[in-house]
Amino acid sequence: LPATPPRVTLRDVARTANVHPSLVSRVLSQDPRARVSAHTRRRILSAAQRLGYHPNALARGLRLATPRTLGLLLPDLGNPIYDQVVRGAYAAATAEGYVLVIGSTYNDQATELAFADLLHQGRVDGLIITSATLDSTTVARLAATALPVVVANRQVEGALASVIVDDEAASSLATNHLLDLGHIHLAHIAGAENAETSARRISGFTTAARIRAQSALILRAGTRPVDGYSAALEIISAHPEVTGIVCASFRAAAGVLHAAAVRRRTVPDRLSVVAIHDDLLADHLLPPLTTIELPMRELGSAAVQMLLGRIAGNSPEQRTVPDPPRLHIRESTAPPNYPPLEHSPLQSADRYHRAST
Amino acid sequence: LPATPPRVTLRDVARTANVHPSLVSRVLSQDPRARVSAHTRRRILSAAQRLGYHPNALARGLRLATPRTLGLLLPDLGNPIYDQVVRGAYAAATAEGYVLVIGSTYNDQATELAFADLLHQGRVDGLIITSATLDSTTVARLAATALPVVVANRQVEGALASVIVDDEAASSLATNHLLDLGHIHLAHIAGAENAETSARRISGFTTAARIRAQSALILRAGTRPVDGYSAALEIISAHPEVTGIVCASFRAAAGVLHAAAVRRRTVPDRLSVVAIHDDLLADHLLPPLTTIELPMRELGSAAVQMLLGRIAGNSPEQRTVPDPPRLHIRESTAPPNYPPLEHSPLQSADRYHRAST
DNA sequence: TTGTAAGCGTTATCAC
DNA sequence: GTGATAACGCTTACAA
Repeated sequence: LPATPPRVTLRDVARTANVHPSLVSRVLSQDPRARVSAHTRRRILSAAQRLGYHPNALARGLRLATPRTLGLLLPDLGNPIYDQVVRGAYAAATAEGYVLVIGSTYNDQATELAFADLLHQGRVDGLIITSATLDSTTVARLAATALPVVVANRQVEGALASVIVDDEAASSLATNHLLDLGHIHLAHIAGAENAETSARRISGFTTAARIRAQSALILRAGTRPVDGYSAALEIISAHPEVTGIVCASFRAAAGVLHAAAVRRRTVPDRLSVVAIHDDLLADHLLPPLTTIELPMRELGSAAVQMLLGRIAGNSPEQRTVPDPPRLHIRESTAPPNYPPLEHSPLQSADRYHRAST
Repeated sequence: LPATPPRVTLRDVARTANVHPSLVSRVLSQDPRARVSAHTRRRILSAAQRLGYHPNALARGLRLATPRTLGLLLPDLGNPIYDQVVRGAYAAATAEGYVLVIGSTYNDQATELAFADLLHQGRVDGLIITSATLDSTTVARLAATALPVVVANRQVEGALASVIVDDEAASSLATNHLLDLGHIHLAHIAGAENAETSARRISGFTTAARIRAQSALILRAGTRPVDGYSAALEIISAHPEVTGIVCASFRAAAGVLHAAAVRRRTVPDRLSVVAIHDDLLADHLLPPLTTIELPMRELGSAAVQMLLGRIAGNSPEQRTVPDPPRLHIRESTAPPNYPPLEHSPLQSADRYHRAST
């Protein structure tokens, strides 16, 4: 017993409709130059319908020398921001008649290379690599192959196409928000060492802080909640003068709020926190978290556009998604030491209440 | 200028090595029955290496009538639990020499059907559909096709293979945890109406509550943080006697903690909360959230195993991943009304501190 | 308007 | 040991 029922092919349809396979192909692939009588066209379409015909993508891809498929490589699926990237990429790819397949690389070099094989094997027409931690030799090797590859979320000099969001502006926006509130001693909890986004966010923080802040501390931490937790504990202990924290990631920011609670630094009265990247959870943390929303969906669609351009033969370019970062003010940021002495969490709970009804 | 460099084919390698293409194929695909002289073998291998030959997956898939690829369809990538499923599935697929491609369907019927085409088009050997909200007509239609499909996270009667985790046991475990602490008025915040996991979790809650609880309330909410928030507000208002909540999802539970803070129902002193599904954030919510961890990684690998079985011709079966749910006790659960009168949030913060150092 | 034939890159089967 | 041939399912000049 075959597990899979025998495939219905073009020939089956042709036989049923009493025509030659090539005619079926022309009708079904909607060849505009095909002059086919209404009668045969109907016969063919109904035969295809009746038999449940589906063109074989492998055969078609082989013949046309393009599978009409794009690959999107994500570092991990545990970070909800990639959902947005996928949605944007999916919409753009589908609109152009491409199938989008997703792979998860776990920031693992071997896995990343395994996925590069998808390209060599002709399974996909091109690849979008969304890896903030892709090492530079791999990048160089990819650039050398001149394959249609777009690196998203990482700026690459030279021969490789890349597209990023304006992390620097996002970080500056966050920092200026704190400065506008009157904070003068700031800290930045940055992401992983090897992530290029970290560098750009550090740069945005530094640029904004240099002008108006009296002190600006930078901690290399990571993006897990526990990384934010540890970093915040350290800031609170070693740098009590800091009243405003710009956190490079949403998930780390939850750890910051936790650390603040443990150390009784009421947020926002005695410590303000703003995170880069928005999330549905932001409204429901304690207190609801002020965030910077980045155009991740647009990053996804822009990456697809660029990739299709590369496939069409355009030369590689470096782009930044034009949509600006957006500040969502919630309740984790306020002027420093406000209210001056009253800072019971209950009062803070009061504020959530007012805001939510 | 062609964007893609011309493909290196088997014939190119053969020409370079001065042998016939079929020989190259036998050598490179490691045909055990091939008797090839060490000399030619070396020539072939070095030619392939030098030219940077990669077999064309489309041609091979066409010839072998199998692309050796599995598809994994996820409802959305915004929920970190799917990361675990993907890891499990990826490891299992890779171990068997299959490529795993992921698609995100957004619980959208049209998109789901579009992905089913991957199968019809011969792009994949089989499909794992991880959709809690797949409607029953679609399920029936899939079952009718007898295609190699495994439904994960949804139990299906009849002709379709399916694999689930023990949601019912997870929910009972959560409920019994609250009952053991002495709670007698319980509520369950369930997921979406049409999600099958919701039904199983409700069942586990009901089963456990029936034996020892005095009242057991069930609210159909959803899995977004805001769903948990609204549901919890309602419970606190309309059912103040409830002291323990079993929340069907991690993200909704964050909303529950928020609602409790807004309404000054200190957690865990005056309200206990336990969520199904663990997450790195659980340690850093306020207070850290007691959770039930489900074997999602194993769900992914089991789904792949079953799918490969189906492809090999096994008849469809319904399985439950054997690994039991695990309770992670953190600080959102405690005996009811404990301590009896003292329930300031600051004291609660104290507890975090002790626990974290 | 429809049919013919060749070929995309592989591999299985046979012959030498 | 190695080479020749055919076929997987589809598309597309070109011929009829």
